[in-house]
Amino acid sequence: MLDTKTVHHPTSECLKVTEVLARIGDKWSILLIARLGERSMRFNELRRSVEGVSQRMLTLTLRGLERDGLIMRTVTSSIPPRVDYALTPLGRSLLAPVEELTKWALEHRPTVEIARREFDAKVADDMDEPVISLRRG
Amino acid sequence: MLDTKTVHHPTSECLKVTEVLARIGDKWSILLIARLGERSMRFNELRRSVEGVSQRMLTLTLRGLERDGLIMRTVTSSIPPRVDYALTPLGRSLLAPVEELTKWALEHRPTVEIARREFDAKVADDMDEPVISLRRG
DNA sequence: CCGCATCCAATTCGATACTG
DNA sequence: CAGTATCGAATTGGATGCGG
Repeated sequence: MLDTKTVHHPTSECLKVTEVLARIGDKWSILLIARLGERSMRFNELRRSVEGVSQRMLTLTLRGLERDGLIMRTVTSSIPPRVDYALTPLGRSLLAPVEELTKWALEHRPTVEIARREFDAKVADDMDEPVISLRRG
Repeated sequence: MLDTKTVHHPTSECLKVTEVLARIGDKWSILLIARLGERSMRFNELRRSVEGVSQRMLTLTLRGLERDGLIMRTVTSSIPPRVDYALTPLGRSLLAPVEELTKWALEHRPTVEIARREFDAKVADDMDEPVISLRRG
């Protein structure tokens, strides 16, 4: 019998996770998914709601999410034209795991902040030390 | 009373998640965390186990994870030198939410694949259609 | 209103060479 | 063994202008 206590994830599995993270790990995807998790929105509405996103990146990110079946794009050919974006069931199913990550982030961020500052302080400190250090080889 | 059924995540919260994702959402972090979740490892051992990672990126990624307090670096000044990397408790606490995401990835990846192919086929299809389309303005 | 195309700056990353 | 340093290629992202 093999040890089944610790879950071993072969590289092949991790690569799939990596791929998912590559999709949602960019600067805007999570923001958009979160917003669309509340309600479907139009392009510029979404743009105003996210703040800081350029038109280009909004378009690109939405295309990517649409391509992976996470969001749905509905065009209404009126004048002016109207385009609505909404989460698909697949996209909605992603909300749960993302929520877990959100909780982790909110809970542990202060700790990360501290670790970061300590690390930076330590690095800066090491810079001060003289290069020659040890007598006796 | 406000509607408390749907969880609203203000942008400020999402930005924190985004920050976490920026840390673990790169090409190698998850792979490394997964490997170190099994057992602590030395630099080149880690390098061989991950496959495809360059020395440069391994160093950079490990530094980043160390800076955020997710992994611990232990130097043994022997000849040849020995450096071990291991998850910190904080890093280990990240294993659970990542596991959720892993499950999602493994479960829904086929669906994503299909969506992707359909999308690409559809886009290629639209390219074929004539540009002039509607009479009557 | 929605979004694509182009140009350009900044960042990222692999390859390579060198150090303690 | 475990890195650092440097360089060029590739990717990314903002700004701007045009088109349906």
